[in-house]
Amino acid sequence: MTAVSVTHESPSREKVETNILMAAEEVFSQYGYRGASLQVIADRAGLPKANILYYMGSKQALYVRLLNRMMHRWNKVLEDITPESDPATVLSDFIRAKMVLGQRYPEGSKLFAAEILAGAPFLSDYLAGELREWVASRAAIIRQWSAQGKMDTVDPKWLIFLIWSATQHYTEYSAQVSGILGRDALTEEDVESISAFLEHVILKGCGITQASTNAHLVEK
Amino acid sequence: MTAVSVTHESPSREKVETNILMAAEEVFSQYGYRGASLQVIADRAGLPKANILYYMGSKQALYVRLLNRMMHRWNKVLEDITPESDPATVLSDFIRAKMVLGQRYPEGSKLFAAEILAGAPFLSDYLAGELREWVASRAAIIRQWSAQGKMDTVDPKWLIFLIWSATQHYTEYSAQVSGILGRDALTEEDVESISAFLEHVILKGCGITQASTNAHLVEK
DNA sequence: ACTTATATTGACCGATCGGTCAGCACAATC
DNA sequence: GATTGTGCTGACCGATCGGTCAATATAAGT
Repeated sequence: MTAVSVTHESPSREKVETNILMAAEEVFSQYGYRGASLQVIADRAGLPKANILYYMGSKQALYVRLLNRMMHRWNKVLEDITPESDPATVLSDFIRAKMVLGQRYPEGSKLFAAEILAGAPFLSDYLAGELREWVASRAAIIRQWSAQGKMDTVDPKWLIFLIWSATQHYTEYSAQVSGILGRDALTEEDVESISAFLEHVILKGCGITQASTNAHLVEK
Repeated sequence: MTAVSVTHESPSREKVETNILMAAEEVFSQYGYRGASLQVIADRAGLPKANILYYMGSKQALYVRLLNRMMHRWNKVLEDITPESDPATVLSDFIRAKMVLGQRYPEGSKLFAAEILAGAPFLSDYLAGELREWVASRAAIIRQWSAQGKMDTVDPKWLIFLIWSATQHYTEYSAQVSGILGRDALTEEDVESISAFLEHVILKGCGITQASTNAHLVEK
């Protein structure tokens, strides 16, 4: 029974798997679930196609595994944001966390975007469940801030969507952004400049006096 | 020679073509270029597959035709925005025009998004050419406004991208938005509420005193 | 009525799709 | 050294891919 013997996961297996996952994330993020082919993934991973199936079981299993991995990264960022403090720090943290997330995992973010574009066939439960609750709880906090006069009265959902979209844009539309900027990729200075801009506009636009406390995130 | 005889486009042909284009736009927008199949398009159009090829020539020709159609719609909206007036009206018009565009042509917008996600293989020239110029010319105007003290000094490109992304979000991420809102689609009230919110936050965030002139766009 | 151009489509092509499987390589166990 | 279990992969499967083509139907021109 293999269920009993631990066989403590040969170290090579993990390497092979992450190799496959990396290749698959690139391909799926570009072409979506249906547009991606196992052959292309295999080629990019430098393995025969049958090997992909051997490790991942099926195209769908590989895809949902990638989706889950990305959602965990995403959740980790979300739970790091403590809603205790003032609006300025919370929103500022949220903006910068999402910018970093997109820069750190560009393929994963695009994968997510392609899934949503296709109508979220694999994520509809997550969207209507976990994520919806997260939005609702955050919306309640924002509403409190408005009631306390800490910020303008705005629809919290639109605000959350605004931050989401404005940050997401630079990873999903990287082809458009670099096409227009005439640059291959965003530099670190770009990212910092964009983050500061979004911080400025969104906080000020919501009537939040920007606290100097967000300096704790800026390096120099 | 058919080149000489005009044969003034039989009326049925036009109907068939728009029927195919509609079906194709739906399928391409969901699955992207590679993920879409002519068979699915044909089924949705209620025609045999060979008929699609007869009218459109090839999958690629059909796809680029859809892209061009969407870009023309898009350009029409852009050129309607006259940069003569004050920042408040121009930005407000831009926000609302983009919201309307996304609501009017949701499939076309998603098609565009899928193309960019895939790395813009068919649109790289357009992005680095026409669109880049458009952004540059608008950026120059915004920079003037800043110099004249009409608004805060912000990077105009980030501002344009912000408006772009914030509006686009509600069409491309409609699956996510409706999943979170628990509604099938946005109502007219939603769209008006979102537009007003974006107007409020972005104008205020850029230090623009919101002119009452934007009332000309609000019906009641 | 006869010709001619166009519209329509079933049948088919080679290529590729996701997935299966038998068989080989290789190390560990007995 | 024979046995066993796992890693690995070439060969193959039916289905579907984009695209071609011959045949037929329909309409237009003469």
